[in-house]
Amino acid sequence: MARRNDHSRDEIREMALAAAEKLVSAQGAKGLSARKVAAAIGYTVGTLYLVFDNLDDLILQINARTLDRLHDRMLEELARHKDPMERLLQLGHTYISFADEETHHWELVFEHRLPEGQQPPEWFREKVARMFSLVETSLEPLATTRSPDEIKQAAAALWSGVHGICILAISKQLDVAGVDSVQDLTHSLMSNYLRGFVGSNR
Amino acid sequence: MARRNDHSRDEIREMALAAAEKLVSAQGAKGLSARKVAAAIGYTVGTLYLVFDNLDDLILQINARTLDRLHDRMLEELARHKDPMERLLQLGHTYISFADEETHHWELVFEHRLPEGQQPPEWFREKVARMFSLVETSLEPLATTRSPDEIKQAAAALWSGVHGICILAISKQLDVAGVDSVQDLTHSLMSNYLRGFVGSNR
DNA sequence: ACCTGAACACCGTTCAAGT
DNA sequence: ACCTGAACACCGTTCAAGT
Repeated sequence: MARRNDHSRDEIREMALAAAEKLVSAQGAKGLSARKVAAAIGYTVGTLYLVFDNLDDLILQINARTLDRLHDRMLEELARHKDPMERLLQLGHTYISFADEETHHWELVFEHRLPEGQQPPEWFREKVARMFSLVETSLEPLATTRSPDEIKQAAAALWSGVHGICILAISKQLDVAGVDSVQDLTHSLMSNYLRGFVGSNR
Repeated sequence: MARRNDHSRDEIREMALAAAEKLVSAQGAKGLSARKVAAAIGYTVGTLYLVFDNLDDLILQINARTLDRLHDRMLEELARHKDPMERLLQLGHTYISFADEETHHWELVFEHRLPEGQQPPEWFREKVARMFSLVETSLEPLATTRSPDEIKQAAAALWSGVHGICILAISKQLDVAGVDSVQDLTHSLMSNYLRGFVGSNR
């Protein structure tokens, strides 16, 4: 058998990504395999390799779409609030909520590892950087006395913190630590850090 | 072939764990497989299943040993300092250094996922809880006006933050965010948070 | 030109059968 | 009693050959 031409390259690509996302959201990273994706779209495994370099490439494409959804949510949230402090806090809550709602997708973004020594492509790194920028610009009006470099550092610290809460919450390790509300914890982390950061000059 | 009796059950167990740890530290989680471990110790794959429930069980045992090493390092660090603030800050740096030195082992602890719906056994959760306790008790003398519950929450927030920095640093996502020193970032996170937490009453 | 089918080199896990 | 060897049901990736 061979030659079908039912779908264009782009259509196959889109079908494959949709099928893969369905597998991931239902069963997580372990539930994803090239063979299952191929079966789900009615093509042979070989066909996937005409459209993606390999499974890592496919995963990178899924992750790009996840990061886009997350970024959209954060932008919407920023549009909803005017008070600078409120904006920043809501950004944190949006991040946590997203991780909670799309747990498997969120995990795939941050826990997928490329083969030893390989770096994600530039366009992917850009999507991560964009998220940090959002935090930075939201932080600026709250710390007008600080240098751009200090703000960059603070945004990174703040976002690492929120990210860490997400990770530990998802892997259920915060229950162990006796935390009952993840959103309260996030609020505590952000507001205390900000009080420390804004309130003094060293 | 069959029956060799060269090694006791416990010896096989120890040999397997050592071989597995060697694989992980050299190549990360992806480099680990039951077949490779068996080959490395000169037994058949089947033999591994006489000593471990399955690969997840083997990984849990490796992770337990990693958590023990980390805990030891943290205890040593606490013994080296008297000033409460210094103790807490050094705890953070120790955590980061450990993750930096034993990256693959550290990743295996926090990124290995049990099959959907399965929880780590109680003895494992205990080892994680023990780490949070260390932070809690180090935090206490710095915030004498706070309730035990507030201190618990603060320890969780603080440790989530340090943990988040570790994760992002290991996955190289902090370079993207324009951070040059991970230890500086950790210091900034902890000291600003503590200033906020200690300095005020709400 | 487009896709398949089969191959290759791997997996985790089980268990009847050999010594 | 202890361990093997072979089987089963999966993997990712490649590529000659069919239409």
